[in-house]
Amino acid sequence: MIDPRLLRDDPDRVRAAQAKRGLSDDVVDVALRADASRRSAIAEFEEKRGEQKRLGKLIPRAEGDERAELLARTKVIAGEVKAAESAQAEAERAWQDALMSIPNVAADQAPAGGEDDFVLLETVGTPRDFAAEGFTPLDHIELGRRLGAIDVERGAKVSGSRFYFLTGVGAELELALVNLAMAQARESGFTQVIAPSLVKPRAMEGTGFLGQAADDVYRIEGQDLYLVGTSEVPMAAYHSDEILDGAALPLRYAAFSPCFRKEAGSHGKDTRGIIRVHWFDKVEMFVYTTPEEAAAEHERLLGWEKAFLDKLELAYRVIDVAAGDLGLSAQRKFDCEAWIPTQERYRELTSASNCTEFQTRRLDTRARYDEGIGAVATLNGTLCAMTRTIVAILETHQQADGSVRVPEALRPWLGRDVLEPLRG
RNA sequence: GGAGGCGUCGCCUAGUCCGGUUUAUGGCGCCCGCCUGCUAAGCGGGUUGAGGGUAAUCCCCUCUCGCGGGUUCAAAUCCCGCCGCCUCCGCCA
Repeated sequence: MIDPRLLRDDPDRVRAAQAKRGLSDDVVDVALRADASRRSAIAEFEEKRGEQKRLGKLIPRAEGDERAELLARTKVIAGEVKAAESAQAEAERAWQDALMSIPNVAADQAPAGGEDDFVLLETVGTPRDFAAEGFTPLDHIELGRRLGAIDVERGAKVSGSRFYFLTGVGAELELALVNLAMAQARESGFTQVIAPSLVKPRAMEGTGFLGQAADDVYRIEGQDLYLVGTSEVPMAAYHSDEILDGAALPLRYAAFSPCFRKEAGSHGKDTRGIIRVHWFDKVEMFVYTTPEEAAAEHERLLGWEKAFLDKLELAYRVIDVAAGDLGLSAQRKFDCEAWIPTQERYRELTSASNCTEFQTRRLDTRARYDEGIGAVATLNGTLCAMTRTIVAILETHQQADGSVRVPEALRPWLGRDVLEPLRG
């Protein structure tokens, strides 16, 4: 939720922000009107209610005719109060709805436009030249099959398309990645968390996933529960309805959870392999900090993501995502995209978002500072999304004989230097 | 899943049976001040959060006793539903 004061004081800024995302600014006027009628409804209710309370206090001491007359008057007022109260509730709801539908105001630095209007910030490492090395790289599906690491056929048999089993070294690889990610997180001062992946509507709504992204969210039939698409959701709701100690900020969490995505609207895209799946596991960094520190923390999150990709010896680039592709909550977003050899292009592996106060305002998380109670910003960034990371590692570090070299940093966790194909 | 108990402003707690003089009691902690070689003790005051009015951190008002309804002129208090916690039983990784 955007700052209501910003909307009231500088609506043109919000209109401009809508335009930058390629959205209509009608909601701005709707919200402003709703705010005005909400405030007059509040004034009306409070006036009636005040009168009711004043007269009500006289009743216990009144007697006879005076008492009867008071009762008659307050009875009328009670009805008016009730009407005014429901009018106020309705106005409040309209105002909330309008406000909730407005996405976070994109950062000035965020490029305008849609998915293709990103700005390339940096390219790290050089994609491997397999032609120069004299062999044609295998894709992760074939590598996964030969290594006995990924079983997409049985994934489809058991769960349907876009599911998989990680087996043998595949399973070991995921666990090693989790450990490597969690070790880095711990060293960087994060608290490790295993987060629930089923959440109540409040958490989903508060993180902005029930807006335009709702089609991508699994809902448990017959229950008011959703499967999360990222542990950003439980972690943002973790401190909901709390007033944090401002001096204790930043609070940094590294949360492991499975992630579930319907992938509605991506029919035909990445149908093979495990690039795009309905479920994967992920270690996500999630930070609560002050609004003033948020931008600097965003850079730090990006730094930790890059450090992790560096450890895996992957070639990647960093992009500044355009406003129209930010999602509801983010004010700015950096994606790290790793080079996938058989696709001959960069694919998103990690993503760091600065959601400023957007989520905490929806989830009612604040902090007590020296100056008083104030807003808290949240940020999230992928440390390691298992499936795509496995794809990048297998394809990037494959060798001519079908084996895969294990990046140095991963060896202690995996207990081997090379992944060998199964015989036969 | 069954039975019972409980949910009050950071923590503990009074009030709930018998609705109104409660601006929700008191203690602890915390903050400010006084006193005091220093500290402690003592004394005085303050201390839930949100929203509205307003130029305003002054002030005034409204809401807030787990949440949501209802009864009533009036609800922490009565009624209904829900949620959470605890105890016992059942089931179970």
